[in-house]
Amino acid sequence: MGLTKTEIFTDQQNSLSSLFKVLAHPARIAILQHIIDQKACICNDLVEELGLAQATISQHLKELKACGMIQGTIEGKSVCYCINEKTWKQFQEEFNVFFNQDVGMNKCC
Amino acid sequence: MGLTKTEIFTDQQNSLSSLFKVLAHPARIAILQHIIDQKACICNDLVEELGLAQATISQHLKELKACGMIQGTIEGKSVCYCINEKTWKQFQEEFNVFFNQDVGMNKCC
DNA sequence: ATTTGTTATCGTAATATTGCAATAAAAAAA
DNA sequence: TTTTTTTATTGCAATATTACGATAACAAAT
Repeated sequence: MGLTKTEIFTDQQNSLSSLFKVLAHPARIAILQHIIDQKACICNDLVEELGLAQATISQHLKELKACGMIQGTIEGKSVCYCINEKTWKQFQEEFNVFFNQDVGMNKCC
Repeated sequence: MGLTKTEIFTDQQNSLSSLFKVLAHPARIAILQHIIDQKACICNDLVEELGLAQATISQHLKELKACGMIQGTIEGKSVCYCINEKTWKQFQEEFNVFFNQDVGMNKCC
C-alpha cells in the first residue's frame, strides 16, 4: 500500500489537498516568503539564504512553478523568479472558500 | 537523505508548513467536509462514506485531532467527532496572514 | 460472564518525498 | 573557442506517509 486512493475522492478534494501539499514544506514557505520580501529572486540567492543544496532548491522551485504559484523569466544566465499574482489570489480564494464554511452548531463536544 | 531540515527554518515556517501538511490529503479534506456537513460524525460513518478501512480512517482522525482541528467525545461505545471551532478560526487566521502578504510590484515577470 | 459494537494501536508492505552529489545545459564573458 | 556562471536533471539513499489486516481495548447489551 502507501498509494493514496485518489479515485475515491472528488476532484475538488484532490485538487485542494494538492494545493495544500505544495505548501506543506518549510523550505517552500521560506522560498515564497523570500520572493515576496525581495519582490523577486534567483535560485542562487536562495541557496545562500536557506543553506540547502542548489539541486534541492531547484527542485522546490520546480514544484512551486508547476502549480503556478511562481513564474520564472530568463535574465541573462540566471532565472528571475517571482510570485504569479493571479494564481496567488486564485489560491487564496480557494482556501477562503474552504475555511469560510460554517463550522458552528456541533451536535456534540 | 529524505529528512526535512527543520532546524534551518524558523518556527513560524515549520509550524505553518505542518498545518498545511495536515490538510494535504484528500481523505482528511473529505473527513472534515463530512463532519462540517453533518455537524458531527463517528468513525464508522466515515468508513462507510469514504470506503477506506477502519484503521485508515482512525489514523486520519488521529492526525486531525493531534493538530486540534477536530475533537472527539466518547458517547457510549462510539466517539463523536466534531470541528474545534476555536482552533479552526485560529488556523483560518494563520492562513489569512500568510495569503494577505502583499505580492504585488514584482521586479521581473 | 459473554457477546456485540465501536475505536485505537501495532506491524508491515508499498509508495512518496526529501536531499544531494554528479553532471548536463545554456548563456554570457574572456 | 574556452571558461565561467547559473540553473535543471538524473540517480541514488534515507526518511516519511499511506493503507490495511490483525488484534487489543473498552463500554454497552444480553
